[in-house]
Amino acid sequence: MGRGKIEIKRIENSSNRQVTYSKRRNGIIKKAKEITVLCDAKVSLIIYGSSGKMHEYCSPSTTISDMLDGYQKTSGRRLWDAKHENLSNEIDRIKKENDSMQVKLRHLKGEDINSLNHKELMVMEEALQNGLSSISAKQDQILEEEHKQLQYALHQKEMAAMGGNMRVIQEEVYHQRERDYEYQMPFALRVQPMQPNLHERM
Amino acid sequence: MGRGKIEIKRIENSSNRQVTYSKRRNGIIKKAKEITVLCDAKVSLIIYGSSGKMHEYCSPSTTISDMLDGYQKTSGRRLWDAKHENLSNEIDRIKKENDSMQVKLRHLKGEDINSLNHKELMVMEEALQNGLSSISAKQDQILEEEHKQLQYALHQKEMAAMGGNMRVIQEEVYHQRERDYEYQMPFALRVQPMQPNLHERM
DNA sequence: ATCTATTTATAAAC
DNA sequence: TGTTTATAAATAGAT
Repeated sequence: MGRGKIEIKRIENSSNRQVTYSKRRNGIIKKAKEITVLCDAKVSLIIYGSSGKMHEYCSPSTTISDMLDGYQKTSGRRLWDAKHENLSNEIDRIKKENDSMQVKLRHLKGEDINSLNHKELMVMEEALQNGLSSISAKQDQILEEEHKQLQYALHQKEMAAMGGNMRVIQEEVYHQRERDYEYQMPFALRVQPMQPNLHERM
Repeated sequence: MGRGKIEIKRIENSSNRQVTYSKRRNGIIKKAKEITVLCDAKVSLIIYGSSGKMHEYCSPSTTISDMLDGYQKTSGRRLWDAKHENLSNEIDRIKKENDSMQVKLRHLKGEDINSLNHKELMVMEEALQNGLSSISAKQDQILEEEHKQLQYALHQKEMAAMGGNMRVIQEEVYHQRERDYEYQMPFALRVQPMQPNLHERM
């Protein structure tokens, strides 16, 4: 339909092809709109030109998702189940990993250990011993640090008390020292510089 | 385009509507085929008539799935993610659970404990102590059972040795007893009835 | 993009 | 449904 008849075969001239594509694309979309209105039809239309640009039309009464749901039901074909299955498999895999970790954790807490044999118990015992000694060592280290810092603070306070008699100077020095001291303190201790139950542990 | 011009609005006469639908549907599909060939385009077309019957066209070089993948990428819209989002969310949730368990496990093994504060360390220490005592208790229990069973077996053997002198009878009695004995044994011990390093632990 | 000669699609009738 | 046919619509090629 035009000045001359054309054969339905690829238009080799790239510029002509682009022009024809544009005109016909509009034509199809117009037709899709018309049939939607005239005949109560539902149309889902996606067009990609060779440039990679996409155009679409979808009847107003519906969505592409709905159309595709219907498509799957009617055709029996599966559009996205492959992806769906992958996700499901990953969930299964992770859940298993999860379960086995949960069992391990329970075992380490001494729960549900009836099913374990002697060798497994020994392995766990060793692991627990190692963990315990690491943690004890860490705690000792923390306590020692705290202790040193408290001693230092006490020392500073004593020095300040023994120093000048002018209250203002005294305070200034004290606060200056306190700032120096805080600067070296680990962050955790600065938030709560005084452990309320410290005496219980010393 | 026909004997008379028509307005683009719903055709009220149901039979006319059906006829027009059929003709125009064929028209659109023909156009889709043509643009595919003429312009190297990719077209995905799904049409539902009011009767509920579906027709589709998809360019031979592609599939509806491919078109939809492209559609999602290009449009940014999500077609099946409502369904998949649930799965993805679950994966995320489980992965987080997983990670936190992994961290806990590492902590219980005494690894990566520098980030823990004193209170956390104390909680963990207690958990480890509990676990350790549960496991030690279990091991003691197992050892005690083994011990009793060994004593019993020894006793039986001695009795058998003291009994008749006929080697055949002796053996028979011994094996009979052995079977009785095995019947009471826990499964785990039957697999490896003798712990090679048992003397180290007694 | 816009024009227009021509082809194509299709409305109405059968 | 399928065919016919008069006419509307689409569009190829030119501008």
